[in-house]
Amino acid sequence: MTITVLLVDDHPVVRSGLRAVLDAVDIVQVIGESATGEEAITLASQVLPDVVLCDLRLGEGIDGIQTTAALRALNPAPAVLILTTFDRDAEILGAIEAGAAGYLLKDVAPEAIIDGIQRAAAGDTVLAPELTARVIKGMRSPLPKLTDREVEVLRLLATGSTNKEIARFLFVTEATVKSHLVHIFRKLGVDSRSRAVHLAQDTGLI
Amino acid sequence: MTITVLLVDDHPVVRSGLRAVLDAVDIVQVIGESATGEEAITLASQVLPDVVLCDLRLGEGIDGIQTTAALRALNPAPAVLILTTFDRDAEILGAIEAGAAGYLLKDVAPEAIIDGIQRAAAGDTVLAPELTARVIKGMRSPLPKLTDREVEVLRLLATGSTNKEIARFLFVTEATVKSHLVHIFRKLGVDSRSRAVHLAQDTGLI
DNA sequence: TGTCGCGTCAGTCTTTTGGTTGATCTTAAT
DNA sequence: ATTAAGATCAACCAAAAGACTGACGCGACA
Repeated sequence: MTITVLLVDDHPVVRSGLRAVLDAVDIVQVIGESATGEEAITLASQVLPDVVLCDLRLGEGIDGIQTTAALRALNPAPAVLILTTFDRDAEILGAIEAGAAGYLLKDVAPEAIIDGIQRAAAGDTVLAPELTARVIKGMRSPLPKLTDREVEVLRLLATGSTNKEIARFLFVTEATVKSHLVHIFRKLGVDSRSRAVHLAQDTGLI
Repeated sequence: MTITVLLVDDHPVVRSGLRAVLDAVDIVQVIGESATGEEAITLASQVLPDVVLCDLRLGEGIDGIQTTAALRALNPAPAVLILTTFDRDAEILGAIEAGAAGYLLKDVAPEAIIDGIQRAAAGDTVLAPELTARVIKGMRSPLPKLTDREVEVLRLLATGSTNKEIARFLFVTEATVKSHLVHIFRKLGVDSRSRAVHLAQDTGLI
């Protein structure tokens, strides 16, 4: 019984590579490729793959997390295995929450990918060893949720804007910006704009 | 007359993909693969490829720029074509300075890669259209060179450290740190630590 | 009908940051 | 031998940032 797989990655080269790797074994069969999340969703609803191998970053359109969520809403829902280069906490957790069966880093050996696909098809959770510790840590100390406004301020902060500039940009007073900052700092457990930005970038919060 | 190519990328999947893409045409022949820069240099000196297709980021060891420089020092020197996912100014310029024949983004079509290899083998310069404007801009307004010490301070700055912390870490007084910062700000044309960090990250300076 | 979170704002106070000027010392280049 | 550049430090000043306290309106939710 072969496992049918749909490949989703915006890089043609990576798709070719995955296809080459997967075509080399009998147990999996690649039944489709797509370059975007949107395309993947429509294609998956037609070809009904057992497993979708999906990049986390998909260029222009929707990202891997949104794609995962949409794929998991299909019936029958494919197992979604996220493939990515980087290991940002927030994104990992986001994909798991969206229903992904697990995660693989792109720099793993071909065998690990095959193995991951089999485990995902069997309904197991697949986590790259390098990531497991991080995921667990992320579970233990989840980043406090920032409000929309706070994230907005944080983003501006990350561009190096001063409070005055942020205030002008958001059409509020500097006092309001400072107020948001106090809340952001408290939630993130830091005491300066620089550290807030560093932490936010480090954890994939922005 | 076929063009011999050596692939350098730390991701097995990408190497497989490139190989699949290149094996599909007669004009190029892949005569080797390596996962690290060090390996690529020794391998290239043995198999003497016409073109080396090299990722900019190579995991643990030396990066694509250092690899390029070493490869160009060989005799006969292969043309080095840099393949990368991201488009950071400083790195692009660094690779060009190190003697790379040009740049390709990983999300291009297979044909563009084939084409790039042929042009590189012919001695042409190959720049992904998306990057040309950036490279020219980088040429026009080159980032002023920071001293080693200044880069060191900038890196600490990027972690969100205060002047006091940086001073402690570098075993100097806060006055010295401030002095370095003034120089950094002047060279980068900014007026705050946050903006300096943002610019540095944006341009790939750190 | 409270009350709770969110976004908005004000005032005060301390700390940090950034600008300026100038100085010493070392090392490298000319 | 002189110069130039880099790293180090000092003292002063103004601007920005951050800590604290308190307040108001609004919508959601129970």
